[in-house]
Amino acid sequence: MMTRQMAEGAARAAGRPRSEKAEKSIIEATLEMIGEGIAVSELSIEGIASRAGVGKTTIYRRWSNKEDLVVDALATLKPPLPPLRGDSVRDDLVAYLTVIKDESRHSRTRCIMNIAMSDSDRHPRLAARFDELAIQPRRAVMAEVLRRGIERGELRPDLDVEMAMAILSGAMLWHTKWSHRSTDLPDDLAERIVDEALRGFRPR
Amino acid sequence: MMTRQMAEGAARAAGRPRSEKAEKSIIEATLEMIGEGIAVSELSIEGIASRAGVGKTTIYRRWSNKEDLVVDALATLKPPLPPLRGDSVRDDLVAYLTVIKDESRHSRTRCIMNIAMSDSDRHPRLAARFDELAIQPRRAVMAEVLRRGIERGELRPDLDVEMAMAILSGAMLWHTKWSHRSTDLPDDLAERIVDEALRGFRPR
DNA sequence: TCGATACGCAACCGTCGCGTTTCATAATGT
DNA sequence: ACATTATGAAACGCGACGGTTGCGTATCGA
Repeated sequence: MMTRQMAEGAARAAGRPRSEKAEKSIIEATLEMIGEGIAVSELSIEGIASRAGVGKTTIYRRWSNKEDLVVDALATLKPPLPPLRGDSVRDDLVAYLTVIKDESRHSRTRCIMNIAMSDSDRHPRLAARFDELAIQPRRAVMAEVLRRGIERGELRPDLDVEMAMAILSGAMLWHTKWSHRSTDLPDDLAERIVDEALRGFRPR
Repeated sequence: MMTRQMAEGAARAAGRPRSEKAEKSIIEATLEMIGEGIAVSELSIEGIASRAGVGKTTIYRRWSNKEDLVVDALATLKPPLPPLRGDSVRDDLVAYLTVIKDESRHSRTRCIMNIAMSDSDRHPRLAARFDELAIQPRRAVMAEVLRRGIERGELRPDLDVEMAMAILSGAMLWHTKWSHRSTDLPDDLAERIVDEALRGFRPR
């Protein structure tokens, strides 16, 4: 990865070892603050150190700047992908979008999304990392579901998989982003999106 | 509006009047900086004053804080709505989404979108203003197009207009947000989105 | 002409964060 | 024990910024 400061697995083994606990609390504090809606540019090393209960020195010994720290923090996120092995494309898609919807209720997820979408221009490394960790795996899962549906004959053979993904994910994104003005998302939102979209995806 | 400092239309009429030009350059400088990707929290009054070629005093005389200034700056944006009087729902929707797509190439629009989407939690007044100025009018136009299509029989009578808008706008949002990784959007993107979506919107 | 107000500019103080250094202390290998 | 390295705390100089004040000038109505 090369974002960390030296002393990764290397030889040196003299003196007091670095505290694993300190490292954990630093990362956790960073994620917490991001999850509270603090933008990357507003994150302060001092604030992180204070919340993590460590000295600034301990942070600077590991990361040379804020972005490196945030990149490593994001790297610890392993977004759990929903297991989808339903009996139909519809079930899989509903399950998938339901996970997305539920996640959007957690502020941590929402704020991380914000960072991914807004700070992407200013922090390309960060955006790339997020894309690699969170976006691509999910794209792959969804594409697989759709491709399976085509093979099974549930979906049109000429369906544009990329466009279908854009429609499904986009519709959910639209709701989580815009209609999240005070009001909660309806319970059956995933079903409604999928049913409306599938109408055009199925064979004639 | 009440965000401005006194002396709006009120009686007082002694002494040198406030410079309209200064006001313009302040607002313009603010919009420029926002358009360059500077987040609201990163905007500095000093930076705005410097770019606008005015003294800080001139800003503080008009707005008591940063958010008030940004709110007024956003208020000057009158996003030109595309004239849609096409002969079909498809034409209208393609025209509409094409405008959205083209706008997403201008950094000012993209950055303003970022602010609307990310800073909405932290600056509710700002988000509300943006919603009122940019989102709602466009929602209304699109809803009208779809409703007209239903009346004409081009679309299913039972079509969920809100959901249809989410699918169409969401698909475009998805592309402008995620696939804008270095690569440009295809010229026929609007057509492809509309054609794919309409497949499920038309009467059986 | 005169009073009032606005202007740009510069200086000011207080705050905050950065990145560094120093310090006494804690934890490890030999 | 001893050398070595890490730790949290505190303080440092530095620069950016907020918000205020004063200065000399410009522009208005009366």
